[in-house]
Amino acid sequence: MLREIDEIKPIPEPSLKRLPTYLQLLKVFESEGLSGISTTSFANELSLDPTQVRKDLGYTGIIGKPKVGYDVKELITTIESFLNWDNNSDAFLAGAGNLGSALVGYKTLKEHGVNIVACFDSDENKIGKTIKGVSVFDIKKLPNLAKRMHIKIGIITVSEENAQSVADLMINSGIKAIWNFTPAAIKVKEDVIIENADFTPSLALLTRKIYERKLNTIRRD
Amino acid sequence: MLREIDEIKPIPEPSLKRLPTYLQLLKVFESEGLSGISTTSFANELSLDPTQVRKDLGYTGIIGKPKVGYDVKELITTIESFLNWDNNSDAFLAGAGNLGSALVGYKTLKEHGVNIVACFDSDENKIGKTIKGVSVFDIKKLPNLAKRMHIKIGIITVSEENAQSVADLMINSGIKAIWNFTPAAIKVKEDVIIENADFTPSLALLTRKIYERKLNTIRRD
DNA sequence: TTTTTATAGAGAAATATTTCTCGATATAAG
DNA sequence: CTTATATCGAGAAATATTTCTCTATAAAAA
Repeated sequence: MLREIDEIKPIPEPSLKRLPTYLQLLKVFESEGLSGISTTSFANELSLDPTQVRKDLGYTGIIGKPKVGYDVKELITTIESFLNWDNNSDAFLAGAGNLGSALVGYKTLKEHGVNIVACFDSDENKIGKTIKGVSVFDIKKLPNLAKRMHIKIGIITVSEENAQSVADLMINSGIKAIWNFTPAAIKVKEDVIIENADFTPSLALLTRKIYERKLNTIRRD
Repeated sequence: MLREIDEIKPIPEPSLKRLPTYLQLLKVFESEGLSGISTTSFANELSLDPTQVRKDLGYTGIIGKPKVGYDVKELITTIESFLNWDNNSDAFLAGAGNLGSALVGYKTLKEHGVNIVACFDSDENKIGKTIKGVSVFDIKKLPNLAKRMHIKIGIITVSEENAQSVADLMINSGIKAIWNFTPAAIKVKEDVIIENADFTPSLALLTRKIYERKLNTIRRD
């Protein structure tokens, strides 16, 4: 059994990042009543190379049939299970602003295994209130509650300046994985997982693409 | 002059995405009064390879000095100019929910060249109100206003189901670049720039990393 | 039943990205 | 003034990712 794990090729990060897109499309197809899908249709819908889609799906272990493709329902459960989106974990969120509220409100998050059970803030006006049924506590209470509830996932939507200190607080409270929505480069020990969800890299891509488009237009003249 | 443009190597997407992180660190250093920085210190702070940082910075055209490194202020302006973050463009935002409100509130966005001048929604309760001083209009008014104001950038924070139709509405109103915060794979004509800022790929990375960590722990036993 | 066709999946080739190596140079130390 | 050292930047090597090519196969058509 262990040998099998050794033999499995680790999925490349770009492939992993494409899986949610496939999943989204699969759910659309499922709602339209389609039972099968080929990588050709994936590729047409998403402007990707069919071989790339096949390689990506291959990492999840799914097997397709020549001439037919993949079973939509089977593919959905395979991807969800590969991403561990079929297992729920409780999470704490620090920073009860608009972005934090948005995350608490997304049913998608809960459906994908991340269940925000409490929010934390240092703002007196927010402490004691609830966001979509989730209580907002004083950030000082985070360590105690995290330990008592064995919370392993922390979400950071505070300001950039406070990101590192909130992360340290979380890690000292037993949290092992941090989802960071600030542009700050949070430093953590090796045994803590950190994933950055800040959108400034995406903004860089957007503004640079616009700029390059303009340069090309000028060159063509 | 044109030959120069031809000779410039286009920046790889991974490099482009790292630039905002460098910028964030540079601003911290600037606020601490540091005037110079080497790629070695970058690499230490961000756990990256110094050569990688040098290559990344090289694409912006900046020149460093051996033994010294780069001038902090010069590097900041060079990166900002490379990303076109020193030029402002007006943008429309569709979907005045929590995420939309968060974006309107981020001064970072305005500082990085994207100035949200109006919001749009179909919800009667939101239309006519303001978010941080920005008015919320009926989505039906978007085409007219976008044409009159020559808006080229559209931000989509509506629900996944409405993303495509809102995008179509924007494109038909003259908008040339779309920043999509939904998981939907929006289809656009070739001449429209689309950049996806949805965080489900990041969530996939987070949950998969947690899952793999667990697998490794089991294997070590 | 045989032929045609679409598509999976494996492996090879091509391309992109990261990491390594080394010569050049600016500053600091001796 | 000479030597030592840190670091840049260019090019080479290594690695990762994408794309191409081909064979096998399942279903549909003839």
